[in-house]
Amino acid sequence: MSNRLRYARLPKNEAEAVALQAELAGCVVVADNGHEFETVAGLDIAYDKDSDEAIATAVVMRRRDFEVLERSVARGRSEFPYVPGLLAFRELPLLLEAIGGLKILPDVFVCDGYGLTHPRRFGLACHLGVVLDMPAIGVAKNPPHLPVTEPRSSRGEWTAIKAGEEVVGCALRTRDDVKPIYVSVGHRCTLDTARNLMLDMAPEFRLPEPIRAADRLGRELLAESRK
DNA sequence: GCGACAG
DNA sequence: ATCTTGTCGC
Repeated sequence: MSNRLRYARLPKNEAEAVALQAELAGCVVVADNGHEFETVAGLDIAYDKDSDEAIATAVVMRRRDFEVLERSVARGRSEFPYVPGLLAFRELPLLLEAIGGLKILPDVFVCDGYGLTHPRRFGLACHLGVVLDMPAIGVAKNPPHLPVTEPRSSRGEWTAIKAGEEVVGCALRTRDDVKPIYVSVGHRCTLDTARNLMLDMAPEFRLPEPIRAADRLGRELLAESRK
């Protein structure tokens, strides 16, 4: 795992970051072996308002019953600012650290943010997946600036999001009458697999359980360390 | 034509 | 991401 962590290059400026995305975007694989994802890791980063501390969390969960198998945490600070389109450079280093602390390697990672639903088709989930060469899915809470047709109001309804002729993700309704989530392929899976998995893992709330678990853990630790 | 884009 | 009270609904 440690050699893979070293693979995450840190660009010095935005131009370098964009060039790196363009270079790595060609590595994304949109294919999988069907429904064999049995363990899923949710990833997230929580930031402290004033102290610039950040906490990355990785929660490995069984797909079947959502039982948490392992949790890992990494604390640090993000050097890279938040720039739309370059989120990965801000969050990836700390996420990789948290993942490096896992003993159980999950079958797939779920990221907070875009995969192929990205201006250059290389969002956080793609970056993570390609760097680790592992399946990854992107789940965003906000839509991209692309024409998105609102899915019908009942759970399970979805609409494809296209950039030109290319399908780069979907809007997926996980709860009746609640705004959809935006699912896209990160690496080594298909959009159908990603969409079905995320719907299955969000039986009760808008966001899939792995994301909720990672989110909650980060918040708890942040509140705890702030006392 | 330009800018808007996750967290 | 983060700042926050009440409020509506099951």
